[in-house]
Amino acid sequence: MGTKKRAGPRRRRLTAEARRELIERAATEVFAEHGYHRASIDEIARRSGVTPPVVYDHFSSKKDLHKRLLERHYAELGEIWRRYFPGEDPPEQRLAGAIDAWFAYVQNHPYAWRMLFRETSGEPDVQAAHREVQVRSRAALLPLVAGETGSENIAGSGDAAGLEMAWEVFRAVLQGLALWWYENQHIPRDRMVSTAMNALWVGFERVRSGERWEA
Amino acid sequence: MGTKKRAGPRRRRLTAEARRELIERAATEVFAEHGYHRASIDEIARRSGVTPPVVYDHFSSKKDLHKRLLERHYAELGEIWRRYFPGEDPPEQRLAGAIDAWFAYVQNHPYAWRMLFRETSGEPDVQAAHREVQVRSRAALLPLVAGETGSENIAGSGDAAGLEMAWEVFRAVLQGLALWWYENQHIPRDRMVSTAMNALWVGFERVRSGERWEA
DNA sequence: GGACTAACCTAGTCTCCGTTAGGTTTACCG
DNA sequence: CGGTAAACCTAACGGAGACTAGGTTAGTCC
Repeated sequence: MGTKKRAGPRRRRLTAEARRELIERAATEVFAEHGYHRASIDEIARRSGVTPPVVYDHFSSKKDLHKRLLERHYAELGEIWRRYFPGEDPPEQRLAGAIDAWFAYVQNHPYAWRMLFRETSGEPDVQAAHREVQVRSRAALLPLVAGETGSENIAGSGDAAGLEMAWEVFRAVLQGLALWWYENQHIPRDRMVSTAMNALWVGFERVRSGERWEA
Repeated sequence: MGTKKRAGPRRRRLTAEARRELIERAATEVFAEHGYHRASIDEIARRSGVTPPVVYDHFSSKKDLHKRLLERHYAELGEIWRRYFPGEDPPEQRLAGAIDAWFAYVQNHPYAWRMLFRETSGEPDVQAAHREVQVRSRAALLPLVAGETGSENIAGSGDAAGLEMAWEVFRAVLQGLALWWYENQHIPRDRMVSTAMNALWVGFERVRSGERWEA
């Protein structure tokens, strides 16, 4: 009853690129907040200022959208390490610097990293994409941080499995602390960095110098 | 066309208790494999040898079923620590013993622990249940392992936040290694224990003795 | 200022899945 | 044996949400 077509919402018409960026931002939020399954195209569209079909003008499916975001944000995180870890300073300082930059990213991109870490979706395709991108990051970053940090020794001699396990410890600690920090945002960043360094560097250094735990 | 009612599948009729146990086992598997959302009542029922409505004779909803399993399996894991950690031996040995028992559980219950660790479902109720039960475990176990292991020092002096962070490192490392181990089952358990001990004990001990990382 | 492209919309379809209503059969107990 | 409780079934509902068909309007370019 009343006005037939459109109550005149005066939609702003954007370029495809600009709208696409809005959709990606909104989708990152929604995926981070609700996880893959509960993230609805409807909500993503609403937060982008459009209706659902518009999303499909830019992405062929929900999975496709998700996958693109995964790759985008993993690349950003990888970039952090590539930019802040290499250098001439002693490894201890470079590691601390990289970890600080990493926590800074976590602080400034409250959605991007949560979308990557908070979920292991049951959707086979999504899980596969997740894994693939994780393996790629590991392959790219492992040679960067191993060797110099002594992380190759934590899990036995430097065989492939040992390296992967050391990487896993690294990853788990940083990811775990980041998730905890999100729930405890009053903690200053430098304390997070100290904690990570105490767990990862001080301990590893001792192991690195040859000490092992023996049954 | 043909036989009207039932091609005679000869269903075995069980007691409510026995059927309930079958359903819980099957549900644990399915939740572990697919995560909460993709776990369908249909599949759970099929693996329990019944049809979907029977599940509702035992559990009021999918959420209810999931919640019961969460509590059951968290209790089992907590029991491990309560049984294997306390004692008269030096803390180093007791910690190693408990970690070994923990990995043994992981090895022998390939579904239960994955159901707990592999997921952070978007479903608000489920997430809330997850969190509640995690907080309860932490409250129960933290006083058990803190203090003796020196874990209170990794994250600064023994304030509440520091304790929680140390706990988080513990949890993250054990959980991360368990998930990695699941994908690399050829690694013997004692090597997993050594790795965990090298990461958690050797390093912590040094921090415990007063050493800290300083910017 | 007319025409054309493409950004955007309305209105639906279709499938999956949790859940329920209500009947049927098995086991057990007297 | 019968009667009864409860274990189990068939059949269907209802809602949610991914995705699509096809039209409408806003910018843009001669």
